[in-house]
Amino acid sequence: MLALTYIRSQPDAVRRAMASRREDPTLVDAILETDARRRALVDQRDTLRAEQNKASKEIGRAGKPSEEALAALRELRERIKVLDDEATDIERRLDALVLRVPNLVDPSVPEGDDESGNVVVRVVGEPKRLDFAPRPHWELGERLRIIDFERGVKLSGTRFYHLRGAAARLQRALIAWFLDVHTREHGYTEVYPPYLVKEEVMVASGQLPKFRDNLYHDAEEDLWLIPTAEVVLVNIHAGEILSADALPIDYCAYTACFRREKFSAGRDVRGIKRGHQFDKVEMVKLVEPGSSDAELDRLLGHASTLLERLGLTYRVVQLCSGDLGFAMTKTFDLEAWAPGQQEWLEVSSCSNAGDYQARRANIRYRPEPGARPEYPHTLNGSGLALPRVLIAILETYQQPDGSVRVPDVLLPYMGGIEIISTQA
RNA sequence: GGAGGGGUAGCAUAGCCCGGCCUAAUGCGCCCGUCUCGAAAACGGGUAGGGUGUGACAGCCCUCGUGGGUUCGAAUCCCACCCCCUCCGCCA
Repeated sequence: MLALTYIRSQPDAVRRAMASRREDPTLVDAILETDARRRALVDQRDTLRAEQNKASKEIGRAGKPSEEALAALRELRERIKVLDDEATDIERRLDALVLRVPNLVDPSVPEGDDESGNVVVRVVGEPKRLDFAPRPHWELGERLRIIDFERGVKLSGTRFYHLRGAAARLQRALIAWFLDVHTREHGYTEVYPPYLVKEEVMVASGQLPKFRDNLYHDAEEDLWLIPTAEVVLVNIHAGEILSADALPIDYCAYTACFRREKFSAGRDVRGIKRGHQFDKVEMVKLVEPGSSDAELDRLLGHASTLLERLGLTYRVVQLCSGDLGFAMTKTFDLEAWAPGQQEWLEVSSCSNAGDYQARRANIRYRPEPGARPEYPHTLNGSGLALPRVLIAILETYQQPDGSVRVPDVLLPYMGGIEIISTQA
């Protein structure tokens, strides 16, 4: 979240950011108003409390007050109680309002209404030209009998599928290889986190309260299924004060991710592009504020190299202000080319959240021993999202007979499978 | 799920029975200083977070797991809940 003191002192900057995101900036006015009332109340209450404290201490020192004095103090207590209830109530409302304010927008972010305003920064490789009509992955998957849509639906309903045989193995190979590259070459610590988290964890990372409808919730235990590992990784150090030499912290994790996709009902229903459950390897960094720009570049590099080594064509897209995620100041997407369905597929989203998530999660660090704690910056990026990489690989490495060659870097992970042909 | 123990400032502990100089102590760590060529040790001093407020200080308020209650006054008494540890039971 943004610091309340910042909203109070720079309301125009916050309004501009919200307008730039195509959100209603009048929220800022509601906050300023509520905050002013809160401060007036708190001031009244604290003044009375000071009086009460003083009187009570006097009794402790001098002893035996008159019954009159006690009655007056009892009355004082009642007045404080009324003010305090009111203050608590208004503080709750203020907190709820502040939680709905999105992050600021980095000055480098292009202005735009929605994804049509995103800017292609560069294209790496050339869209592969096949000398035969390339098939989309759903066709390849069904012919090879490695993706089963009907039986996925039978088990769990629409937007569920299952992978079998070589496709399941290929996904596992990708996960293992991604994690190996990040841990061995990029210095990340591998984490196996919970998939179910408390509400406060979702709030801290910015999923709640705004995106409630996109999340699965277990009513029995009041736990939420993670839509991305970012949620858990960012919160690992919630509430802690870290020493400066602990930073940067680099975590990566493979997890399943769960999304209700209420906002994209009816879109991308074909194939495995957008399911309710998908696998992803995620990277998260906690860094000192001064280095977060440079770290975003590194993060982007860590994700990009995977695509390059897989021999996939991809492009880097900078999100415009209207398409930026709620908690992010700046985001680059990586999109891999899928020649079968003739589409750029978002396989990674690399973002700098600044101190926004750290504030919400109350993660701090001491720049120097003995110094006041400050908020680190958090960054996150997919490295990479599995089903879409799978799509790009199947469609890019397909051969005229409908079989699929395994990319070289994955061969050590495929247990001898070099060509994926029709499964029994 | 059952029994017992526990949750106090960066960490570790005291305080709780018996409410009030608790304005929360002590040790470690950390910071500053003395000593030293330098360091270690020793010695002296400092060292929680948040709100409000200020030009900056000061001051005031809150926080002893969380939420209620009793009281002039709660870390301390009462109630509920959460979490951790040990043992037992069940279990992939």
